[in-house]
Amino acid sequence: MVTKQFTGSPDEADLRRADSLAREIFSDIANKWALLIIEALGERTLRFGELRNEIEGISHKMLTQNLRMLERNGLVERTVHPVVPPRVEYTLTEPGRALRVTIDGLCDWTHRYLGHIEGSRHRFDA
Amino acid sequence: MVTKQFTGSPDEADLRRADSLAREIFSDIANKWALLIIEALGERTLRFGELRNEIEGISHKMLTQNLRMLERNGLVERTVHPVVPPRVEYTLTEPGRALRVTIDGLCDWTHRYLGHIEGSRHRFDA
DNA sequence: CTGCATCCAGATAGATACTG
DNA sequence: CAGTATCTATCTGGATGCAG
Repeated sequence: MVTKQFTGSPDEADLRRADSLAREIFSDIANKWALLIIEALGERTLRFGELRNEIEGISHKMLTQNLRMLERNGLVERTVHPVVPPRVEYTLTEPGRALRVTIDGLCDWTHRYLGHIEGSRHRFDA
Repeated sequence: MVTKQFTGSPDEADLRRADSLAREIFSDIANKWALLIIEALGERTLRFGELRNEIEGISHKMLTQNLRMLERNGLVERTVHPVVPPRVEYTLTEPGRALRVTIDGLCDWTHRYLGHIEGSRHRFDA
């Protein structure tokens, strides 16, 4: 702590690091596909292909990329069964399930205000 | 209802339309800048420039674009004061404030699992 | 101060082909 | 079936200049 007088205090440095990390995580999960994957998984365990069918419009590549990202952040667990043909299953971890609860809130909000939003759009576009 | 036997029922059609709209709205708000703008506004009324200072790293252009989008969806209200220099204020509408509550949940989640995620990342990257 | 238009570099996502 | 790699078109976002 002898460096405290020259640099910011460790506490401040920690806070800045945490903020930057939080922003990074926020950017990771605040994207359409990640949120839809978490919603689709819910309490279930799904295979890659099942997940692909479940989420309309997602491409093979986007699903792979986002699953890797979610796995890296510890939100989904990936289980490989060593059989042929390969069987890979995905399931939410505890942090993932906790996140899902807040995403449910987002979905509820969307449906509750669907009418408001549609009306507002028409007014704005006029 | 005589057409029911040939096309989907009107109810089903409505559901599909609502789903597609919901997905569209989801794509609109599930992006980093929109969520950060709503968080920054909170219960306050802020000017364009204040908002710009409040949200670290956002560009003039992104702030404008996202504010227009949020205004179009009826989440923020834009008030122009006819003075020079121009004074334009933004504030959350009722739907916007409702959405903010769920975004708060997202922020809470991020901070609660910051440690989990950081650890998981290190393990994954090894 | 706020907003709009333009330009351009980099990111993103889809399509396709190939592997175990 | 699941994953990776490559190519390419499109989109995004930042920088800049100009207008009200």
